[in-house]
Amino acid sequence: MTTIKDVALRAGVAPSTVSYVLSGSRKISEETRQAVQTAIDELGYHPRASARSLRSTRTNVIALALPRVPGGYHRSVDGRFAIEICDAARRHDYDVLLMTDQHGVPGLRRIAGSGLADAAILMAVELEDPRVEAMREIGFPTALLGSPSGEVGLPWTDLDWEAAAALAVHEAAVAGHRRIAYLATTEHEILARRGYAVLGVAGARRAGDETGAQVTIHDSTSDMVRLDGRLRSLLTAPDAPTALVVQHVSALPHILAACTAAGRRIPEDLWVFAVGNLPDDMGGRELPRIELPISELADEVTRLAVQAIADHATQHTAREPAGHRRLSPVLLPPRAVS
Amino acid sequence: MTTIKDVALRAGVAPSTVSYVLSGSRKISEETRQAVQTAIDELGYHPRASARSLRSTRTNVIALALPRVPGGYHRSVDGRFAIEICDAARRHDYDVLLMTDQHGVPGLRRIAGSGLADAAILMAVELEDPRVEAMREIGFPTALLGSPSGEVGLPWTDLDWEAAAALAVHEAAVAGHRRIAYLATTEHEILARRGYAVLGVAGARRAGDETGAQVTIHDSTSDMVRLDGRLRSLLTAPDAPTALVVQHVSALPHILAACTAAGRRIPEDLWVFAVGNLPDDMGGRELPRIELPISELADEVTRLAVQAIADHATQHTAREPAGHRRLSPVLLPPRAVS
DNA sequence: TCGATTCGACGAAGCGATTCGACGAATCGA
DNA sequence: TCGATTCGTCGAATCGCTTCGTCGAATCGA
Repeated sequence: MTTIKDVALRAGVAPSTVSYVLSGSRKISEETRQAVQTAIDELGYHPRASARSLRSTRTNVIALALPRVPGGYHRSVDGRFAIEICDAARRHDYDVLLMTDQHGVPGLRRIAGSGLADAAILMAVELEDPRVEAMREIGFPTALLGSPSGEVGLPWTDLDWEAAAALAVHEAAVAGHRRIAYLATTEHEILARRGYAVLGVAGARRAGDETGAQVTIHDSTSDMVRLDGRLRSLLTAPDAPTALVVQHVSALPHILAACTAAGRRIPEDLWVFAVGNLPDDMGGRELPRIELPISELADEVTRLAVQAIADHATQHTAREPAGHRRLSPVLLPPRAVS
Repeated sequence: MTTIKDVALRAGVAPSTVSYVLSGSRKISEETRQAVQTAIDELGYHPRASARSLRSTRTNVIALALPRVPGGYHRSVDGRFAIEICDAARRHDYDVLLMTDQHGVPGLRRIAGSGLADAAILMAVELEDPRVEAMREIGFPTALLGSPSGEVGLPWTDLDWEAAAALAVHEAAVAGHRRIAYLATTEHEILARRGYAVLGVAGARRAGDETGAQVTIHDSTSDMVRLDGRLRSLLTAPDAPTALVVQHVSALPHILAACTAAGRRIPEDLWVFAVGNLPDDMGGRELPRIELPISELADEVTRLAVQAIADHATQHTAREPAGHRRLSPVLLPPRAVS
């Protein structure tokens, strides 16, 4: 196990000099810098993370709270987010500590208390999310992925779902449709007050008013038999819609099949637009849509977390209370893809 | 920031006594144990992880190397594994540090060198995987998820894919079928020598010999148009199979649709069996299948990692070279579900 | 040429835990 | 009653690094 002393010995300098070479926080002559660097490379030296963070009270680790959906059901998008956040964090020289919601607030408290991480990122934040208030109370730097309701005092980012749904409906109107059906997310998600679910419906409603088109809003369901039923009655009604905007994207293969079964060719007879990412097995079929900007969101939430760490650090140094950096949410604008 | 000194002060004991209460490594009178515990609870004390691991050279962290599939494509099962491993690790009192393959072997070397983790778990290990030899050379405790080829000197676990494919074919034979088609994973995966892909084909072939049935093996493809073509020619051939065993499960919705389009009712006209987990959007439809035992595998690979840490620790204490604990792979047996 | 300034490197203190040896007090056997 | 154990607790050293104050040597201005 090579230590900073070994490096210093081999380079013929003091340990502190090695440290300064590593951190760059003091001026070092090019000559000794070279000597130290050579010793480091030859020994394959890596500073011990525990010693470093014991002394500096920074771990360069961000904790990521992954949602653990009850019932073993799992949204594949969460894994993508985790990966992208991990890479984004590395770009800021941070590592990522994974934790599932299994352990909830006590788990977060444990991480914060034991100094395992410098900040937390909470994924899949809901409108009313108990974790948010908990983190603010703990006073641990935290960034949120998802839309909380109201002024929460923590930085957050999300796709602007209200604008996304509205944009989707507007696209339908622009394409010339006057009878538009908006198939929202599942009832379950709407009842659970997930931000994307509630905001999506609101956006669709607003766009309905704005366009003057006849926009009907329908909750979806994860029960495919009932979903089929709803689609059938929707499509066989006398004033059936000519455009369908689908926010419940994971059911798209099923929905398209049902529409086809009802005698609609897509997009000739029924124009379909997706609000969200297409599932993996669309079989090469494309749809006009608004994609979830996963890597942008990951970048942004990581940036917010790193920012929160910096703010937290300066808050203790600064004279005035400060801390009133603007915490305006970072809502990413939707972009349509076709 | 409360430290062990604060706790000691409040409980009226020495810091070392507090430490012994926490670790239980020395006898403490019930009376003082109580006093210390009370002080801990009242102060909400958490030992500082960095100080602890600086002294003890154990971090209680396991690094998890998540595969980052090129092209942004993403297997949702990986996220499930990450979650399950995270929970399993917590049960052993370990946290999980996430790293993507983005940073590959150098990334692993960094984690090992800087003492950020006590062990690594490598996910999605392939038959010939450069990471395996690297980890053995580094001498870092490591457990593998996936089947490497040959004797690798590192503990690993996986579903017994060869047995799984064979079992699937046997099930078809038992159900009375004499013409069985085995739709393997994609050509791409087979060429990349992924364990599950190669072993699956081998198992199907073996079962073909054993049952005496006519088993034809077909590579799949992620190009759904070409896949449709292959299925059509398969089903319209004069001696079309009456049973279809599918290992390329993510394409199942598409495959079923193609079979239906070819005039087959399932399972009356065509008996279909899946080797692997059904995708999310099967629309409530069930199939007989062999499920990937995700949580069992997660438990097992975590156990192996914890074991590897223990072995590594005793190796330095033990007199004789030892270290020759049996590293027999833990192959989980397939189980059919219907 | 000499005191003042700058530059670059050094030494030592300390972060917060663990752990080993030591040490009174209580208990024991003869 | 007295030396030998046992029991429960304490004190001090230590892990590897960062950081602040210090201190020669080199540079500079007059």
